[in-house]
Amino acid sequence: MKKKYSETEIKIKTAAKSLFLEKGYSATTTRDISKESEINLALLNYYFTSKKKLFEIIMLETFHDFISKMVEVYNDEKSSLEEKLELTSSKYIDMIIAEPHLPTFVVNELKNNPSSILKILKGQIMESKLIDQYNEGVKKGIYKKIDPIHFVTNILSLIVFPFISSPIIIKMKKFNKTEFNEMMYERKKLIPEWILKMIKK
Amino acid sequence: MKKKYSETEIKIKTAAKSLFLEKGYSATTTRDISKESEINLALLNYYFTSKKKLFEIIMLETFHDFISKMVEVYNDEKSSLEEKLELTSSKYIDMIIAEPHLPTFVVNELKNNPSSILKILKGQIMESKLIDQYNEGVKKGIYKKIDPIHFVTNILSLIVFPFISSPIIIKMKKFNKTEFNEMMYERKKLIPEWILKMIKK
DNA sequence: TTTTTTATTAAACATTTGTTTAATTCAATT
DNA sequence: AATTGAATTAAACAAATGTTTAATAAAAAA
Repeated sequence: MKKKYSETEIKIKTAAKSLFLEKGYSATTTRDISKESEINLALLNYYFTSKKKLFEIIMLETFHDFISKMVEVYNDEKSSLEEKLELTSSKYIDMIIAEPHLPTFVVNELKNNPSSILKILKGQIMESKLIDQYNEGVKKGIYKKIDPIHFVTNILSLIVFPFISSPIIIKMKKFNKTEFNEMMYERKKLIPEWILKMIKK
Repeated sequence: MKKKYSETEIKIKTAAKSLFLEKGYSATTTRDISKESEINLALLNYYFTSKKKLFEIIMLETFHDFISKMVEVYNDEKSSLEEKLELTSSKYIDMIIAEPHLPTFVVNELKNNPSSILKILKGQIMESKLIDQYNEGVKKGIYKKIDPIHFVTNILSLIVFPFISSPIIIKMKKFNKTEFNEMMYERKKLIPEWILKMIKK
């Protein structure tokens, strides 16, 4: 299933991903990509047929990485609910600090292209081990009985949204980027604690 | 300061706002706007000089609406912290349900144009009555001592992010749009409760 | 009414953009 | 060494796009 790409194809893909993430699909031109990757303009169409096709490949790969990281943790058999929260929080914050444009990119393409992207999402999240563990806690009477969709939504919200609104936060607190990242590192610990408080009776 | 717009100018602005919100700046063409507003193409430049200028006007107005609604509640002298949470939650959820493209639009333009937008944001949030009330609670020993930036970030996150990720939620839960909105109505009550649990000792 | 200013229009203009063509270089195979 | 196929290039093409022009219609002022 996985295709192996030639050196030139990788150069194109790398440059294109960087530009698409930063500026979005429409604002990125094929000439931008050819310049950034230092390949001839015609090679883009030679290897990837069209800008749209190239974009689709990159979008699917990126979204897949984004989701699978979550699914992996959520379905781990060994770890407790608490540990899953800590791992998710820590892994995602690191991931986004390494690639700060990721959230807005995903968000945008979700809006423009939901059907093609969302094929990747099956029942992997709402039928995960994490949800089982949550429902167990409800049965035991230690967690409040609320639709678990709120639970998973809250986790993602508290992790991802601060990145999306980082320009506002930076302005309000007169932060620089390093200080903002430190704030996010702080949240690695805080978010799991908060989530537990929210669900506990 | 406030300019009064002619009928044609309003037609242009209305159509342009709708399109910019839905498709973003780059993906919206001046011909799209002229068609949607049923005005001649040249009138766009006649009244607004350029697509960029028109966009800037709309962006500033939109962002101002978005922020001022929050600032207003946060600085109310009469209401308690709890009441402020309830009002914010309720007002924002209604606002975004009425204009679902608002969050992604703001988020995108924040990324592309932070300086010009953020002039609107002075100290109005971090020096608000809400923050005073929060700090009082800390002094009294009923709230945990954490940088209040986490507090305001969490409020916005829990309210806004679910809208941004609505395609994922809709897919995961096999929701239709009405059911999604019902979920958000549910959150009007839940979010203030959650936030209080998060800050309480 | 006549004149002047403003609003509106169709057409044109200059760039930009995605894509293709046809020629050339490079590498592998015979 | 000769041949074949793939990779790369510069140039061209057609369509789209933001903006301007020049002419006309409508409204306001004289």
